[in-house]
Amino acid sequence: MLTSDIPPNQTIYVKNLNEKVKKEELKRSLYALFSQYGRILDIVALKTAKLRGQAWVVFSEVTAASNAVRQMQNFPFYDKPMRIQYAKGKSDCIAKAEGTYDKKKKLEEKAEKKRRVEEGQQNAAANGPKADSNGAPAAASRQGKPGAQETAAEPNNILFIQNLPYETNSMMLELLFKQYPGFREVRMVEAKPGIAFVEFDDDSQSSVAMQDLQGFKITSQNPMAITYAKK
DNA sequence: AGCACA
Repeated sequence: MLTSDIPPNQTIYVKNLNEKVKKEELKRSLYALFSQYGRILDIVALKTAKLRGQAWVVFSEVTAASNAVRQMQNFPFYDKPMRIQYAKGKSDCIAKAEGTYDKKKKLEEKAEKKRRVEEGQQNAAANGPKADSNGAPAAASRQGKPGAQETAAEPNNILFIQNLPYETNSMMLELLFKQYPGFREVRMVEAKPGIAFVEFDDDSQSSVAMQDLQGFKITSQNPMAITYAKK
């Protein structure tokens, strides 16, 4: 199924998340990142073998979810571009709020699922052991640190831009951002390529620019990731 | 890659 075939849902399914990030921190960061699109009712993240690297963010409105899917697509988060889709099903917290949550049905579904897994294991056993993958060591990977700056939840007249191509200079950014009312200035940190701060007169003006330029590519490799700067 | 509700 094409991911675009999944019908809109007020819950988004986020994958390709950095699995080294602790669950609580992950939830906090997701909250900070996505609350710019609307009210978040719940975030579900589990670190089980099957579910690590994924999360569900439940919005109070479908439109908020839609904007998040579009605008945060491939956002570099803990060094990995997030992949965002609509969730396939309804979140429990929504069903509960609607009064359509059925605990008995839920348990049945769980039992059913478990049964199928066991069935699969039976078949696997019957077909004899599979060729064994021989213990290759896990690839070394760098420590999962948050970006140069934590993503900020609250609106700010200053925007924090990440994932810029190395060769970006402040003049290029100025050209892009000065088309929005309230533009003040671009600041880049020489020692830290790939990031920039862009200041506007006020929060609402910075928000407009952020919405519009979110994911904008200066080169095909680099969708820019814009958040409010930390206060 | 992987769609849950600890």
